[in-house]
Amino acid sequence: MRFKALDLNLLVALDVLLDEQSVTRAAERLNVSQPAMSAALSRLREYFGEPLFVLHGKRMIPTAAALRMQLPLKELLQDVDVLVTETTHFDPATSDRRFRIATSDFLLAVVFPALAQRLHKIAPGITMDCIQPSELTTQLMDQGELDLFITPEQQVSPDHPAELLFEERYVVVGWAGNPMFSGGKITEEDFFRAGHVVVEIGRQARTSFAETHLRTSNQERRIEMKVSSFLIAPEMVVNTMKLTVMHQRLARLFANRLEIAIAEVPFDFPAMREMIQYHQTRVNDTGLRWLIDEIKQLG
Amino acid sequence: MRFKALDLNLLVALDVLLDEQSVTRAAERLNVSQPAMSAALSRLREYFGEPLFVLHGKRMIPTAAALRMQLPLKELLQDVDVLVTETTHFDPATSDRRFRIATSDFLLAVVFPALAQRLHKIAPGITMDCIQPSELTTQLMDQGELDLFITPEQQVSPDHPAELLFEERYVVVGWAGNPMFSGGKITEEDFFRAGHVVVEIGRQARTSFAETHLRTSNQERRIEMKVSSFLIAPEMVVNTMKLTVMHQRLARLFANRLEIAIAEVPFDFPAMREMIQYHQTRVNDTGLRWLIDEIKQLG
DNA sequence: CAAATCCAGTGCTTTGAAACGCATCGCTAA
DNA sequence: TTAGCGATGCGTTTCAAAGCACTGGATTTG
Repeated sequence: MRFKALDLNLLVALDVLLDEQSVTRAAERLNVSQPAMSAALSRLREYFGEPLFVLHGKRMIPTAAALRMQLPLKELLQDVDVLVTETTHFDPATSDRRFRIATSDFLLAVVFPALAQRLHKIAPGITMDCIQPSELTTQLMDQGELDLFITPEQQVSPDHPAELLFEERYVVVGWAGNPMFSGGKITEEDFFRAGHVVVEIGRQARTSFAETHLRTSNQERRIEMKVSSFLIAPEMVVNTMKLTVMHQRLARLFANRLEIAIAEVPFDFPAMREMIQYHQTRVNDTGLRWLIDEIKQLG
Repeated sequence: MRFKALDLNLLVALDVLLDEQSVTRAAERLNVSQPAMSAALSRLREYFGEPLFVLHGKRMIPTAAALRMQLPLKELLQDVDVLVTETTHFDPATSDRRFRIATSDFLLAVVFPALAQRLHKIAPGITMDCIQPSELTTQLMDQGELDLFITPEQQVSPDHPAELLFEERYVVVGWAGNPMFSGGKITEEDFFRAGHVVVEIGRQARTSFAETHLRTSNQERRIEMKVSSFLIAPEMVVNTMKLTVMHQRLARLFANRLEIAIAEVPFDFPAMREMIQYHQTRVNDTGLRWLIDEIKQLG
């Protein structure tokens, strides 16, 4: 029952070895002991009649033959993944699948609590790994290391399918005691006179959708504070005269907890289109489809 | 050390099951007992949460999900094959590889005995499966079921690399007692007056290179006999006035055994270009390269 | 209609590959 | 020198998978 006398499972060992270039770390990643991993490597060596890795100082240097396999092997395992997850019958109630999702803390705050609650009921076995989007996200997506990428339309990768999750309007948020908000709305003049709190994520100064848009407008604002999370910004305006522009849903969420006032943006401001994106090869992944639809229902 | 909790070796079982649509036959093909195969199937079922095959009378009917996997799975295993044989270090002295070769009995007779002899010395573990070329050969090649296809230039598949093995001239062969050959050569007039033995292989009347060429010439011959093997034709001319056009090397081989005379074709006749062809994905297969070079040396 | 066949699935036992823990050795780099 | 890492040895353990014998359903045959 072997394929050409090769235990195909050894290929996953080889893949991880090529990634880690270390027997010990590969062993850790696969949850086996170091000797077990070493044995797997020696089986691979025997099969291929090739050292595959040579010890050089503390590093395991892959041989040319091993390196040649790296990419095709990754693709191969990716293909297996696709083949297998596509046909695996997905039953939310019993599945113990782990989804890896890249999403902003804005979404984490406004839709994921409800999602978690719902999944707890209808899919208790399912777990989610949420990571912050960064410059590497698209790369992760390409490698199939990511199941879902939820992001404003501007950031979607052109190589993968994307669907509209929802449209989100922006509002101006300030302290409830700020006289600017006395009429229930604020003026454009007030807006640009006030100090602002803006959100910038990551070292690369990935500005949020709202920021990007505001900067392209010709008016100048005084940015008094930059924070790295959408969830912090509203905290910063309380008891000050500062303003911040944020997602309407998030503002409403905080309205219950903080002494904040909400007003419409006093000039034309586009809505943000939040997209949900998945790997191109996962079109037929029923489990993923299910999750997307769940998220959409809550979006 | 598993890939997503799946024993990858089960995929080969699934592949064979899809091919055979029978647990028993699949078991035979993989040299395991029928219950072992049945157990493998049930493991697959459990993993996919899918029946995969349903028993209907005596047949195992694959479900839609199983059918969807058939092709991708085949391709996948083909990829594994390529990946693995490319990097497997090939040592003729110890290799026990089996090569599958499609070639005419002409070549079998003139180069393979010497090849077999040589391999016996330098590569005792290697075995060769030689099959007759037919309409299905190209298909076999496409599916990667064939390592080498040796054939006249006219029959090579455009989809795969082909290299020139040798050029082969044709000669006229007749009985040694045939007066036509008295001068060491025969005349064009004699040639067309005589009765001929021609070779046609397969039911589809796949004519040999020489036949195809002769037919396009405007002169008529009297075909007194058709045989299905290049090796039989010379036998048929002995003690008769019949002629046959055949490969020079083969004629020389038979000259030692039969009472035959050899003469040049008494008119312009092109040489045949014998090509050796292998699957496009096997360009880097060192073992195959080695065998090709061995054959070329003897060609 | 009964008998014979065929074939997938099941229960039980056996086995063997591989993992583990632990120790050790040899090597290299800091 | 010390620390880190890979390979190796050894006895133990484990558990998946194989084999064998059998069941039961369905089809074909006499």
